[in-house]
Amino acid sequence: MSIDPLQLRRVSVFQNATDDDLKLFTRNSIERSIEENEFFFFQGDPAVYFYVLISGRAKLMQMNPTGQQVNLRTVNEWQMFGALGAIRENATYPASAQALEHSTALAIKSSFLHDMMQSRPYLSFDLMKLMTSYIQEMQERYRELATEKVERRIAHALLRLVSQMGAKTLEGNLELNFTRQELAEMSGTTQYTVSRVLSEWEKNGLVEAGRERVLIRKPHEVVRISDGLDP
Amino acid sequence: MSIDPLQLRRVSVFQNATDDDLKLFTRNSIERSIEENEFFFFQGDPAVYFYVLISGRAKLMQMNPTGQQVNLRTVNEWQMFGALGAIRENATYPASAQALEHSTALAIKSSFLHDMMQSRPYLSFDLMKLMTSYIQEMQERYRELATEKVERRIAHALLRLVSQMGAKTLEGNLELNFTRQELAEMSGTTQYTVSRVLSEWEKNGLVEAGRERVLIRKPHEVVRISDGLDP
DNA sequence: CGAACAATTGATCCTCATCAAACCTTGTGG
DNA sequence: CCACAAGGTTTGATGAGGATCAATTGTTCG
Repeated sequence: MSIDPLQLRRVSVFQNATDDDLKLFTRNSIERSIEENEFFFFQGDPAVYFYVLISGRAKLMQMNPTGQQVNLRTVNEWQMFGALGAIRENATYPASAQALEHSTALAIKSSFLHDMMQSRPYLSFDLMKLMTSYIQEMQERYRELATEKVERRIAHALLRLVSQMGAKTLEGNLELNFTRQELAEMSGTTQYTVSRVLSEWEKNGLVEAGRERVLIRKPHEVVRISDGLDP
Repeated sequence: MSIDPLQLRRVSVFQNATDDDLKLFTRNSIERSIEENEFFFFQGDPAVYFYVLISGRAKLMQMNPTGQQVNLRTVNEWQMFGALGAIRENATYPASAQALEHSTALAIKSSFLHDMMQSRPYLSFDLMKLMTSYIQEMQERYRELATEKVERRIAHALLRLVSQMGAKTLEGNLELNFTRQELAEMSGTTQYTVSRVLSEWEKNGLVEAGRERVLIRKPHEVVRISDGLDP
């Protein structure tokens, strides 16, 4: 049960690849299947492989010495992760990657990507575009954390998730499946505060909240909050 | 009064460039001189040029809608800035660049770098390395802001500055020239808190603080604080 | 049904931001 | 060369915003 190489073109970094290149990548990859809560790799491990998520969902996170953790990014299907290690040789992963549900991914040798990029400008280019968007997102989140209050940050985190996952249900409602804890890690706060804020929003009909579930009823209002227009 | 092209090799992205390529870049550049507190460019401007700082010092910053600002990075001589706009076409600068003192920089058309990268893998590669380090630094600072207390963040900000600027005085002391306000912007706090923390450190002989000046007397102790071993 | 896990809610405490006022330092012009 | 202005710094007083702790209630699933 292996992957159709052409599927790989859904990965943003491979969007301009030739069919032959896609086959090359596939041939140089192995499939890894990971159970919920298990790790693809840990922060500090030598970055021998980078990954393309085929199914499931994962999160990239960093922890500080005391074990507190922050969520850097949620990885969805056909997204790449762990690729920063492919740039410098002998690098280590700057973050850990944990499966949020049973997931499978293609593992490709970092050195292989490295070699391919030498002769294929389009690859470097598309990877740079991806890196640019990471930098910009991190800069934005950093500014947010430094200057904005929790409620706005939580609102923004929800909106970011919606745009990254595009998870729509009927009637234009937007549903997300995360625990309060996970949302807290994404907005730099605690599960308690997230819970309080969501309760408040629910009281005002903005969202519907359940176990590992937030349904956004009035997206426009959430945008208003995230833009700070609502106080 | 123009620049010796070979000097350009001090820029990390140009470290592997051929002499001819350096000349090409120089020939396609113009020199811009900027007074203290003036701007090279503003967040949101079309990113037509990227810059290499020749002399002086600048800071990259973002502001939120209410005018509060965060400092993303301090730019020193022979560092590149504003280069993210060279990746995507028709991009805008994601941050503003302000001169901290009278500064001159080489302005090079983003599109020129873009074109050069098509045929010179080393260029893409070195730029990717630089971008990787930005991503990692931002991730680290984000985690810090999300999980660590001010004192540690300030300590870490000082250490980061030292390592970026390598400003040593006699006797192995380390001197930095920033206002409390600037240090605050770099560590996500206020000038008042920075002042209080520095006063406390001074009382314990860790640093010597003056107007727009911090001299680190016991670097090792500052490291201890930034590692959270001290409380 | 019961165990495990997620969410809620109240009570409390603590870190910092904020505001205000005074104090230093540096450079300038009379 | 002094006086003054401008900008940087310090310090105290106050309070808000959340973190933390603890206890309870919900939800899911074997």
